[in-house]
Amino acid sequence: MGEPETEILAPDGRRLGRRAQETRRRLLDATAALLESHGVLELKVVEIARQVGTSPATFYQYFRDVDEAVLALAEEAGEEIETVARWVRGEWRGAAGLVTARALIDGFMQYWDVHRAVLRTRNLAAQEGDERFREVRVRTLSAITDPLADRVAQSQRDGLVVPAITPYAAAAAMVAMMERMAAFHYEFEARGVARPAMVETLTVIIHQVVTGGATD
Amino acid sequence: MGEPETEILAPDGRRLGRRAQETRRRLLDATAALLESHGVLELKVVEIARQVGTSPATFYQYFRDVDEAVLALAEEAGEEIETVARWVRGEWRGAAGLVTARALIDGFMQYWDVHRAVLRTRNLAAQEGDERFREVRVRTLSAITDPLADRVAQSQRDGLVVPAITPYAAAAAMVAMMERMAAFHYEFEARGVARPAMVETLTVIIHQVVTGGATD
DNA sequence: TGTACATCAGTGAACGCGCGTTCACTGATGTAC
DNA sequence: TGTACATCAGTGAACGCGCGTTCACTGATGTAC
Repeated sequence: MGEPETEILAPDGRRLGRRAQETRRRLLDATAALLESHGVLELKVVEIARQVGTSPATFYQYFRDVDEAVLALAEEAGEEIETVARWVRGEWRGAAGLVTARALIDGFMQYWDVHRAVLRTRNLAAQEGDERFREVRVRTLSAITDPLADRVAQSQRDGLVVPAITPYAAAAAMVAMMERMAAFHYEFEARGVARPAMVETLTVIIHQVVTGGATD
Repeated sequence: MGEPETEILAPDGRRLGRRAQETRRRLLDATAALLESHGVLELKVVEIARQVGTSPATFYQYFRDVDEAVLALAEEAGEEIETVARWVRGEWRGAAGLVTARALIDGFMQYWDVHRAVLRTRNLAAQEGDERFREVRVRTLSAITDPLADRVAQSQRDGLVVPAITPYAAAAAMVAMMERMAAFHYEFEARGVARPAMVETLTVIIHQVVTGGATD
């Protein structure tokens, strides 16, 4: 008895049969692909339809507009963050802490590598004030920020982290750092900072902030 | 004898007289204002012209297209980063280090508050692969990243920072963190993290990463 | 297993709108004498 | 100081294009008996 998935409906409220669901999927995949290759500024309904080899009219059977398709992609990407988030709930004490931090960063960067274009677009829309995108973003990232803040708070109670730090702010800062590094790591690689060096540096920093840096 | 400023020319190479320079300025200001109020996705030549109370034809006397105007704004914002960058070159040793870190973060956030929309748009274009925007971004941020990396390297030589850290990567990480926090701080404030708490937390983190955390 | 019918899914073609862009022109400003 | 002329700056109006969106229709699929 799994959770009953919230069923996906057409904009007019009709249910989708098998074939329709496949078409919807192809439209979403094409949207993601175009976001990668040409960016949001060039994203057009007509283009998405063309990519799938269908008519623009088909698009409107599944989405009210382009935003709605992108939002659906952002939701999907959001669900996958769980595979990254579970590292946060791992062991942070002692030497294992570094291993956990490293896995978290590596996972986060892989996650971004897969969903780069969608996440970037989601973040833009969120920054430009679209409530729906803001909400997915906060909800998704809180899967990491919240438990991470808990760890910081715990370390603080254990006297390992100075009181000047606000746990939630520190967690948000770490996520901010990871997001930005994940988004721009090609830039650094082009400037001669190899990915392993970057991961290692971030590992030490996060470990330090979350646990105070002790490994014994 | 000041530096001879690189003169701004019209797209066709003509020089600009006084009146023309004023018009160009008004067009740029309108572009920035529209970026704030409606975002890149809604930014149109016609709209900019309308805002200034002029005809679209006028716009083309100064810019080849909208991108070129936004790029000019990004350049301008880039020049102003110097007021933030000078903090990085300040005193990091001893108790003064915390003061320096705090000033840096505060300055960085103010800088973003002023140029929010332009910087966001610059970063989007950079991420989507536009070389010109990439270049301004890297050049601008290096005014902070480079000297900051130097400080980290120095601390490392002094044995205050562990060797596992790559100075440039650490500096980039700190800038990444600041950029992201500056971009999204309203979000945190909405979630109950007051700005001073955020600044203080970032201060401690940056100070720790750059100096190893010693204050004596 | 076959057939008739109901529903689902996809589409061709068209409309209108708004935008980017240009050109030939007018008006404003500067300057030489 | 005044005038004539050269250059600079701004614009009205128009064109064409590509996109968003819709509608009436066709074709595909599922199902009842």
